[in-house]
Amino acid sequence: MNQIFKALSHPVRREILSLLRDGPMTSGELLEPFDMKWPSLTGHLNVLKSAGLVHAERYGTIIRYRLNTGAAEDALAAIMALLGSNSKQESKNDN
Amino acid sequence: MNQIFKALSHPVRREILSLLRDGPMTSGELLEPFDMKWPSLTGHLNVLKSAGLVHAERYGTIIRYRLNTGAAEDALAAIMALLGSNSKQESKNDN
DNA sequence: GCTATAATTAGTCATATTCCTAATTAGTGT
DNA sequence: ACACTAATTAGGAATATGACTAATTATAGC
Repeated sequence: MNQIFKALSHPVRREILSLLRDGPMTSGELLEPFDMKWPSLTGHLNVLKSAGLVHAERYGTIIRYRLNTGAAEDALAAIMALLGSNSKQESKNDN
Repeated sequence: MNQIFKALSHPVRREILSLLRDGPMTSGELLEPFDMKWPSLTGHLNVLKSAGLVHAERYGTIIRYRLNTGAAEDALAAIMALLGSNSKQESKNDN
């Protein structure tokens, strides 16, 4: 869970996930919108992969990255737990 | 948003938020469950405060920390946006 | 085997995070 | 003013992060 939030804490990585929302993309395609060199992107992709947020598949010479929504759902659940897990929390008991 | 996810990326800080879910606590009370010195806790509390996840109020010599659910809801919305949120991303009731 | 393309790993450096100890601030009471 | 308690800020060291250049791997085609 730690890794998931850490992965989400960098704007480039959130942008990558946002791009992948519209479908899988190769490393090269993902590189274009960003102003960084390829190894930096690879680093971010590795962080996302370690966190389970993306999944990589090789097709010949290219590698395609796909969003893994399951891990993101875990983060969602964690935040919802912090919020009281429902839309309202009235847990202001005596203290 | 960056700061919120960064704040959530440390287990101690998520635990602090979890503790505050049951009601506001002082810095001293928050210190007890953790195996760290006071300045470290203060550091974590400052990170949470900067992210807007907690709010501090001084009552005499003590300072009471309160969970601010609004910021957490922002993080929730951000993750839901990444997920594509099934069909919509503005609902807080529907789940 | 050689070359070209796609992408990664290795290594380095600057900056950020996270912990600690020591010193300081803020408020209450004498 | 002085002491006591609650909590913070200051400063420093170890580790993690994020960027780069250069070298390497992986695959396809000739």
